[in-house]
Amino acid sequence: MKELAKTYNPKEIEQPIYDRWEEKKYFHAEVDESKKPFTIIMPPPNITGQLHMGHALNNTLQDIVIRQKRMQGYNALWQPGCDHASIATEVKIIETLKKEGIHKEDLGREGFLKRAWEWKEEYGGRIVNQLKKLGSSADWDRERFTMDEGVSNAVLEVFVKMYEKGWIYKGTKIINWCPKCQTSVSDAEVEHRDTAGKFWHINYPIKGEDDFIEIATTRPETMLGDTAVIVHPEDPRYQKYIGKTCILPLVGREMPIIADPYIDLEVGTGAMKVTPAHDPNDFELGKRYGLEEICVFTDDGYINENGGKYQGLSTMECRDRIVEDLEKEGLLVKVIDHEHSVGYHDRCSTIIEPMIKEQWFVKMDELIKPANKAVDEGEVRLIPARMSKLYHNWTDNIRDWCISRQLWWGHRIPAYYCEDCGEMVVSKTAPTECPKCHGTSFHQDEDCLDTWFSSALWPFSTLGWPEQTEDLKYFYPTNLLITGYDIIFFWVIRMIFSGYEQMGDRPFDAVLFTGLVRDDQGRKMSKSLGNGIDPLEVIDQYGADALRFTLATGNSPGNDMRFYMERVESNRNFANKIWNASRFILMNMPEEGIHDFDRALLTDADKWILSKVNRLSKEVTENLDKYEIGVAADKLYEFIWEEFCDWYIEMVKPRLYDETDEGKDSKKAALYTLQKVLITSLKLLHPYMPFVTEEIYTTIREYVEEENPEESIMISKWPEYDPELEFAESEEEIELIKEAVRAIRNGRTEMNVPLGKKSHVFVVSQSEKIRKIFEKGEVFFSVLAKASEVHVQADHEGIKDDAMSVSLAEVTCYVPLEDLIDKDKERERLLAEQKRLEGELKRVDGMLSNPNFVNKAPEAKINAEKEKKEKYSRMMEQVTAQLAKLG
RNA sequence: GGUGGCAUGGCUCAGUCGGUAGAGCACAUCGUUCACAUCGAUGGGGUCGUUGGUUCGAGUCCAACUGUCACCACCA
Repeated sequence: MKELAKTYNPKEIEQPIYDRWEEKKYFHAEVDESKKPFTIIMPPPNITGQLHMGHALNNTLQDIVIRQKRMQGYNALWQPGCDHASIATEVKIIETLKKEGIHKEDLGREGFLKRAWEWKEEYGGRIVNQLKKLGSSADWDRERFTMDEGVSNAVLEVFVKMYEKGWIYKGTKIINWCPKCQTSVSDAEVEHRDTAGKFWHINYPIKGEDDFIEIATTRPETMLGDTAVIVHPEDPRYQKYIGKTCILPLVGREMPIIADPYIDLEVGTGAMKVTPAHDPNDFELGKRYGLEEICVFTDDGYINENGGKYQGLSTMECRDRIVEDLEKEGLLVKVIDHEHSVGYHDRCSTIIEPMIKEQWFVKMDELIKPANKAVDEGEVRLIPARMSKLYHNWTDNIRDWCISRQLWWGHRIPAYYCEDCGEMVVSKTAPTECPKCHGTSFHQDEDCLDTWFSSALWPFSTLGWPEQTEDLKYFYPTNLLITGYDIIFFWVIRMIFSGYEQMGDRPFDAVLFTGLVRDDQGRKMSKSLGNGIDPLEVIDQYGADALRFTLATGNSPGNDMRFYMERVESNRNFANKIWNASRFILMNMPEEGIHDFDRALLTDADKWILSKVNRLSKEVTENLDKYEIGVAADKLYEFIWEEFCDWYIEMVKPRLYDETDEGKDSKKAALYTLQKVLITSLKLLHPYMPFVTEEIYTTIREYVEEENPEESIMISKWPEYDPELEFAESEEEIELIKEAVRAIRNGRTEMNVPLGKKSHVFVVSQSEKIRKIFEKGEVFFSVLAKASEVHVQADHEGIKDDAMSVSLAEVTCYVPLEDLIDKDKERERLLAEQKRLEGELKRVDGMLSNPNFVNKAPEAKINAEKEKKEKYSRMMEQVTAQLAKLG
């Protein structure tokens, strides 16, 4: 006889099971036209990454969906891979080099890249192994990397295509510059934070007059690059200055005073200095009025040669010096505290400096149109639906995407410049001859592409695009993407427009958004706070199944969740519960197992639980089809623990221990039902708790009734609703018995009857049908309700007046407690029940006597209320009668 | 400044089509020979943020307000 270990120990079972799955290639998907594909594209974790709770959450959800689909018979592909994470990795490698005293320039581009690849080989696989610990059934044979040859080829293809179409262009514009990373970054990478600052009010002298115009600035150091002052055309205060010239203090530059309605009369002094080279708005104004653009900063954040005597100072030092100097000259009017929004680089928290530079851009206005339409028309469904508002928030205000980065680790821009004439050629491979001067030597553009440029192509580049592969034809468009709402701008939108542009079709049917995993105090888990919980430690302590179940429940899509260890623990207990229930079933299983069972032998209790698990299969399937992962999990938990373990297994025990001949069939039916319900539950639960369900399944499979059960639960058939297993009548009957049992237990506890004390139970009903139900259910009724003997009867023969009584609609149970009865207490209890029923009746009567309700409510609802009225009235009668008997 | 989420028992959260509010944890009482104390039985605890509206009927739909957390934004 096969056995399960006495205690559930996730640590012992998980690794061997995972190894076996991998060995058997269960995760692998191949094109198979006889099956329908179901594809999930994994958000590629950064190679620099360590598994954190966010990964654990979205990979758990992906695995749940893909496992279920696989069991349902889909050709399920979960396409994994890693992202080169251009800037994140480059920063990390620079740090490592720094410890060795090496600067990136010392190595040169080639040397640096060699180091980067070495680093990737060493650490790149780490997160994949961590994902495996979680139980992820991704097709690792298909693992891709964003800098693989294939994916890189897709990147070049897109770049060249889009360039030729005119949608990628090189231009000189004001961009976000990180002085620390020394690269441009996109709008999406700038994090705006409210920062305490000051307003410096400065007098700019009017040329040739003994007068000043007062401007206010939050950044005095930028005045070195000022080239104009602007006022509102209708501002009465400044009418006299319009068209005149003022002198830039400390510098002496003459600047026009221009009128433009852009100015807000309320802000600052109503007069604004214009610094076209260092402010996006000023840049626009500068273009409009043809102002000179004077860049005063170096790339690493110091004042350059245009800053005159301030050259070489850092921006902050410069600010202090300028304020000091202005004060000396009597031009500083006042300083006011002022909170304003400052842009920081999301990677390194350095203040972003707007700079004018030549960069590569993606033109967005046309590209975004099909992507917008797709979401509006539901061709790409966002879950929850409100995310489409967030989506449009971005797409409606989109600006061209700056895609060039002054980095080395990434896809180098395929633009080549002729050494002789400077002509630029954009091409997948280095040109051999200049189309203009026929020169033959070229140098490639130094810049790399934004890391998200390659991520945007992920849904098709991983499937072989631009080659028209079988994989691509079969698996694209993919079915689902599961990711955090925090990267909707970085990634989701860009995948959608890239899908339409390159493939002419959506990249996926739906996007399921997860929220953030926070700590138990609701704080974001972060390295700096040190409040992060390592998923691997949780797995080590409680098992991957417990962690997965915790992450799959207790929240709804798109909402943040708090992570509590207590929840993991209770879910570990849930796994333990299933383990022990299975152990119990296995202990009672005959050596030869259960085969060729005749369903005619089933009792009502068996039919009840079979009917319930059958409907559970239906509901769980429906919920999962709608990606209602948490709802389905709650139903499974409730069913397995309450209905199956606490009720059915307890009900069935007397039958299992019955060794008499007449009990044989009943025992067999019980065993059949136990294994059937267990197997069905295990299968339904498998996507959530793959390890424990597999361990139990493989142990028990040879005893099950099913013919040729699969060798692993993960490739077994998903339970389907079976109309033949719908037993409405049995369900009603058992639910009635449960209700009676609960009422008796409740009464006994309230009367302080010790649990060990058994007692006679009289079940009285006028209805023959109901008496039959209780007669049939006598065996387990006696166990559950602690009855020494059960008497089912139509009259009150043998029942003393002072017996404890509990009334349901058509049945009353009497428990004679003899010396244990406390008459006053029983009276009190009955009076309380009477009061409760009074309330119920009042409510029902209120509804039924309201003509509006009776006329307008649906008939089914009215009937339900009428039935309730009937039921409560009967209960009331019986409680009242019993009170009279008590005296 | 704009937009959005959230507000439900002590805590954390569910709540699908509008039809008398659910779970887990915590708490209280009782219980351990026979799957499980990582357990079982029973119980207490909620005017569903406020105010209006729609409706026979609102936690659920609408509006406003309050609190809170996000996101977006070029106001010097």
